[in-house]
Amino acid sequence: MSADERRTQLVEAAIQVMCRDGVAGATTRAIVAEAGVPLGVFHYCFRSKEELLQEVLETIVGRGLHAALSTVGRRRTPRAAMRASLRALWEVVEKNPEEHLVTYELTQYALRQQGLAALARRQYDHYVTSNVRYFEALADATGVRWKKPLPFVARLVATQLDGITLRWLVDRDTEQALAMLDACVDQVLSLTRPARVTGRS
Amino acid sequence: MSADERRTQLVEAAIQVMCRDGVAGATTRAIVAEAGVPLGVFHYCFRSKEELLQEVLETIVGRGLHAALSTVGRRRTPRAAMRASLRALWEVVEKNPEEHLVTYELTQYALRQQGLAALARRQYDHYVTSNVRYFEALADATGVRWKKPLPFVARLVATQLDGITLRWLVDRDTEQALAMLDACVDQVLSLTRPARVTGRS
DNA sequence: GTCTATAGGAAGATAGAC
DNA sequence: GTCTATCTTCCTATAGAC
Repeated sequence: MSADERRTQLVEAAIQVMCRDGVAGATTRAIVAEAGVPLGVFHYCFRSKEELLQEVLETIVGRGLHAALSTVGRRRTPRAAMRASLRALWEVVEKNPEEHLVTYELTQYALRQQGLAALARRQYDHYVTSNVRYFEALADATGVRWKKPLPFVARLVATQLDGITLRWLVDRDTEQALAMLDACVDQVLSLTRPARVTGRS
Repeated sequence: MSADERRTQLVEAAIQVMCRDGVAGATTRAIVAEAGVPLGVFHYCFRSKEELLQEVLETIVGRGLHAALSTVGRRRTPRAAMRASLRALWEVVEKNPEEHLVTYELTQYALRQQGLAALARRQYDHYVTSNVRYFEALADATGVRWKKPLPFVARLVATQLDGITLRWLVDRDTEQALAMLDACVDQVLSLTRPARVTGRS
């Protein structure tokens, strides 16, 4: 097995351990045990544990594990489309609560480490750009126009999703989470003008 | 010095250490060093480190360190009043970034610990009830009426503040944070009807 | 109650045989 | 490269003198 495969294997194992036991529980020993490799392997794949954690963070960011809007469904109104997108996203959240909890833990870990704060920023910017793409697609599909800069709208939604997700991780109140998602839709729609013509481009 | 004073002394020291070095850095040694007491003191004040952490969490929750609305200023319109309240709250956040970061870390710590999840829930409920009281006062002062149940409005705002704060801790973009606070005001106002009579009760 | 000294274990990292 | 055995350090917790 190549050294590079080994690295990804350990990164995946680390993520699994983190989901189960938290970031604090992801010791080098727990990680290699999860991967089924001897302890010594760790240090000829990674210079240090911090190097592994950095790669874990990059992997999670790249994977877009966190809550960000993606595909626009084929719906009539912007409201129906965005509502459906948010519901789809929310299913992902509720299916992998641990993974999302890990994301929050890693963000905070990054904020505490000198030099990793930039990674946390990249992570959060990633959500915004994803949402920008989404809203461009939504405008394209439904013809809505924006009253505010798209990056601002995207940021608003990313931030709300962040808060809603964290809240849900605490109390697991799905009903309230869905209600807040709907409120988020209303808020975004209040920042739009109706389509100039009712057709699509 | 009484045993009870010692406990609070250590709890305060723990909070200070956590602000500086994070929850992970708050070892028993670091805490007693911060408090200026010998290591042995720790274990005749607390049965274990977990017992201390629990008291730290309760202290922070009770103190309402986290973002929740409080006093209603004397303003003409609901918009001006709520905007001022949010700005006041935001000043507190920006003055103590570390303390707020600690709050997030502790929440996640609690979510990982068997039996402490209830404390995290209490913590988050606390923000909602604070906001409920605030909005009651706001209605009282300005005469606005609510289209949605007050607990829902309160929860919405608590969740948004949570997201906005976390986002700001990552990128420290004050301008964007303030813009999102304003959007939050608009959202809340869209859930109100204007006052029946323009005077106050 | 108070504090020193130390136990006992787990952590990250390495040395060195193969 | 691979893995075992070990080093060093730091942790929580306790034992026991005062």
